[in-house]
Amino acid sequence: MTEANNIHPGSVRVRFAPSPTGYLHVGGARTALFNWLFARRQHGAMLLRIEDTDAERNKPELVEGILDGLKWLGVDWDEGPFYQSQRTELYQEAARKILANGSAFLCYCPPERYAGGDHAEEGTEKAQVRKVVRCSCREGKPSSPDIKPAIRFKVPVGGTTKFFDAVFGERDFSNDEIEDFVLLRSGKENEEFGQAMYQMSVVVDDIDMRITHVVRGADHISNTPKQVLLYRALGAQPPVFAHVPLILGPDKSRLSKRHGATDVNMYRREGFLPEAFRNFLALLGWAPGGDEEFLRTKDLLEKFTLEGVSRTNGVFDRAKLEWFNTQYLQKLPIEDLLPEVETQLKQDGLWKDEWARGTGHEWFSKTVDLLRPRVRLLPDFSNWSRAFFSDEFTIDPAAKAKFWKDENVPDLLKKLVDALAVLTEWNHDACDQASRKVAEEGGVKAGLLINATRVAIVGQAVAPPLFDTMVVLGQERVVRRLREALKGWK
RNA sequence: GGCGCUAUGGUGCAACGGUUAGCACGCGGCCCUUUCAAGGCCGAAAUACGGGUUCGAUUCCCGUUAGCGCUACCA
Repeated sequence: MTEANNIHPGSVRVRFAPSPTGYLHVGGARTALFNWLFARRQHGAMLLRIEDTDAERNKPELVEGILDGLKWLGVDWDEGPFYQSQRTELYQEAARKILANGSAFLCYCPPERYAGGDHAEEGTEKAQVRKVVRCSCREGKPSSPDIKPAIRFKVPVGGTTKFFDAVFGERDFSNDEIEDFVLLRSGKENEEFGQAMYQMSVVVDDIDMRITHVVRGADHISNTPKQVLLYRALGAQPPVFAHVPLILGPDKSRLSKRHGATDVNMYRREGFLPEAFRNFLALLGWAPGGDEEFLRTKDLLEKFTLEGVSRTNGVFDRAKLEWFNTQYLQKLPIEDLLPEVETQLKQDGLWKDEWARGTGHEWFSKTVDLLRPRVRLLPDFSNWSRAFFSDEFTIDPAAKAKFWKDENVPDLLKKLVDALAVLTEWNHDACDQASRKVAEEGGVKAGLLINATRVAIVGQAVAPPLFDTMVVLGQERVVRRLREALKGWK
């Protein structure tokens, strides 16, 4: 056991705290997953908190999508969701307490005075602008006493602030690099103060919710010393932090829309299996130490540790995600896959209730099992596999061009349908023998007939082995489809 | 600009002072074969650079370079 695991033995509490200013992106999803794995592994509690203190940017309608994405991933929570927008009194109270004990001050500076960094005008002396980290209000000398004040934290002069990070180790930041950050915005109209700022609300909530481990993106490393200062000012013990590396696009810049899908729900819609997506996500920035790749939820729960988390940012590799999906499509116990396929078929209007139980279910199971080695994404079941579930399918022109070009095809198919129609037994070997006999008598290679037949009965050049396909489709449908194909021949 | 974090094949991870630097994705080839997948086998491909420390550095230290992050009355 490591320090991180020992600090709060048996009472781990973590939280995932998304801000509803966008979708649940893959980075957030992975942070949520790591929190969840850690909580479950430690038999602790997972909380969900919506950080919506910025009324301007906040889009409440996005919350539902975030929750859906988490549920799809299999990430559940024990408490919440809590909304920061409903907890403002708590933050105000804490801010007053800090003000009262001298760790904060009223700042009357106009907001522009502090604007700097990347947000400053290009070409201006940014560095100089940034120097304004300690204003005169700090000493009780308001620079513009006519405007409403904000509450700023009074960062100590000199010295350092330390914290322990389960991923990055002991960290130590110089206080002189930390600006006097805002705790409470200045009030509008008749309110005394406005909404709490991020640092304030997170710390107050994390204390109030008794969070023991803060697992979040590495972009918060630089915020951490500010928060540690706040814990101290509020007389609370800081939690263990665990910063997880960021996810980058193929060009190594931060993953964004221009790299393609970043919304988790987009992957759901594309037809990825949640467990495949989860396995892929877990292995981006974390590894169990061995060579394993294929880790089901049970394995992840057994092996996950914060110490195993990497410190380097990782590139989101879609090809590998797709590989995981095909692996799960093939290896998942069939009964775990069936519901996913059912949902997909229902969505595309191809589902029949008779497949839910009895012999219908057996057929469905067998068919999905036959199809799954060739499926990459769930919608493939209703796209190229459509003919297995519906009589309404079209014959792919490319398949036709490729496998019906030989002039002997119509004649061969005619002989085949006659032979198949009279079979008294309908199984793999019977179909096999009948077909090979027709090919042999026609003086052509079996492959020619087989490929041509496949196109006729499923409309695609790509499908499972023909005789297995025939069995699953049944004699009546195979014969009918062959006759229909011949009827339309020209 | 300041501060911080990071640095193993194209990508994700192993090796946590001593290995012919391992695995997986992707890529190339071969096998299998009834299309397409899957599967099996083989192959190309890496310790960013420069200094130390050490009998010995991928591993520890320093510098350089590069990437990323933070630098808001955003979160």
